[in-house]
Amino acid sequence: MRPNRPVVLDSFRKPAFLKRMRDAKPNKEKSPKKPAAAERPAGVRRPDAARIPGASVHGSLASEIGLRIVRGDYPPGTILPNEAKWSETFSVSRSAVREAIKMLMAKSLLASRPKIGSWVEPKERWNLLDRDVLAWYATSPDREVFLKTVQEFRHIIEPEATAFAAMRRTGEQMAEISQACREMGAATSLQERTRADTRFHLAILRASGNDLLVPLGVLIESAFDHLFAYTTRAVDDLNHAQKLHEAIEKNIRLQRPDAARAAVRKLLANTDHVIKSR
Amino acid sequence: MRPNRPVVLDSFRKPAFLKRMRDAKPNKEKSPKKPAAAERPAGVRRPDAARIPGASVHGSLASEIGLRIVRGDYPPGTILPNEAKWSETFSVSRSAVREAIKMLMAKSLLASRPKIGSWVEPKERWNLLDRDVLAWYATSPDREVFLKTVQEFRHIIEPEATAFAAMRRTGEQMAEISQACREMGAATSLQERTRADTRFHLAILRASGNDLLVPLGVLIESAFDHLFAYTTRAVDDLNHAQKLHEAIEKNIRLQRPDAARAAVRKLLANTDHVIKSR
DNA sequence: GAACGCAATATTGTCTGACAATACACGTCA
DNA sequence: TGACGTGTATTGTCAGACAATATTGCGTTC
Repeated sequence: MRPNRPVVLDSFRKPAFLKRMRDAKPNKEKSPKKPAAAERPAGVRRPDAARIPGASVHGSLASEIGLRIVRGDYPPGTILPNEAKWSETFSVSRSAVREAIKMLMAKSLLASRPKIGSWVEPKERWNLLDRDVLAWYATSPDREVFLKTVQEFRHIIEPEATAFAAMRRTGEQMAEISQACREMGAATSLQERTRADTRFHLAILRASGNDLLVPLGVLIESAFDHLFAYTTRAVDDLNHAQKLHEAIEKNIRLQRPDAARAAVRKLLANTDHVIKSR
Repeated sequence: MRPNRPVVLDSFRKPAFLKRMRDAKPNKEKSPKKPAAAERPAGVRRPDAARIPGASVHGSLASEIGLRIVRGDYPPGTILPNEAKWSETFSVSRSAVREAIKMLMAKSLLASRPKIGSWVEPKERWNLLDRDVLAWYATSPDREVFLKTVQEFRHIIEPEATAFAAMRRTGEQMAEISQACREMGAATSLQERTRADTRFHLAILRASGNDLLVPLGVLIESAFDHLFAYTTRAVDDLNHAQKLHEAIEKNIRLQRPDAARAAVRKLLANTDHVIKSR
């Protein structure tokens, strides 16, 4: 009764022969992690896995599995343990596992087929610019390299974005930028300052008038998180940086694209220097 | 017996008061879509919703809902119909709905809380650089604007990425680039040519040595999809473009960053021109 | 002995039904 | 009028079952 199966034009990406690592535990040995949990008292649930209290089960699961993948426990091409296995490992229902896996599939970390299982997609498919993936990615290799990569990316993006902002910002967008800049100067704690700093750069991205630049804000947030956590800054450093920010604000306000671009380049060079002398 | 609930430090993002559109149908009226489906004969399932044969139910659902959101049927802040409603609307189980919603949550299109429901996140949170979101986004506004935005983005990214590639490409990466370039020249159909073209640009991104540039390949793919679909190109156009590509390939091969960057700028200018005279 | 076809099988996909956790909404009471 | 407790709607989680599917290995045939 079903109509003829239409021919799929696009050539199917066959999973080919994927490495079998089905029951292989992740590289690190975690044997003593589940001590005498067998026959745990009834009523006590979920003895394993970091259960963050405020978070949902599937959310935590997705983080756990996602982190493992990005960290390299399951290299691309590897077939993951099946859903039942995860379910057992973490003492959660299969539904929760499936929802977690669906989230990772949405980020292109995984793909799956019936009878095959779920496998790790090649790294170039990963959506590294996703907020979560980026966070996982940021924790795994040495932060040094990560920060360098992000910073390099900022060099590519931000000068041009700022130039566009100088050309196209609306009054409202300008107000956001100016306010963030002012709040940076008025901040009394480094944390407060960093927050304002982040808002400043994000506001510029939004003002650039190119929708596709906005999602790159996660990179800036990530960079600042790490900068905040791993660098301490002297007072005159901060004063100098503040002046650089104000120069950017001014040039956007006066709608001078080239000057704005140059000002951002200066700021980034300054940031580079701070990182290097970390 | 549960330990005291730890204080959540990070200030909670309260959903505040979200617009209530729970039972509001999407803007477009679709009333006569479900004709006399009441009491459908047993065994016949899923009369509603585009059921793409090869795709999974949750996948199709995610596409359908995601498209509606990106298209603007449910503006940011809107609370979506609840899971039971979707389940009924599309005649699928709640599990399928939930998995679809989880996928959209992973792309930051949605967020949800018990008792509240799922609401559309503010647009600046959307992960527009996600392959699916981008595809949905590409269909909704007039393509003109979309293509312009993507093209502008390419102007920001590709020259710098190519310069980096010229500095850091490995031999293997160079081989990929060269091969794609050759295949472009040898292509016998426009489709084949476009595929090789895409591969060429993606290979350059990979060769840039910056992991964060790689996911931007989806933009290039998207741009080429649309260029392929909406422009026809004359033969000497193609010859000219081929020479521009070969210039890029050569400069990467000879490791001349500045020349490579300039060559890419030329190619992009040419593409701009093709688009304008579309 | 090799090639082909077919069935067994393992895994994801989907459905159903139930209960828990939660936070808004309302009515009650001081 | 305001504070407080209760009702209730919605997502979150669980459990168990069956369907769909593609690989794997076996058997059959040439």
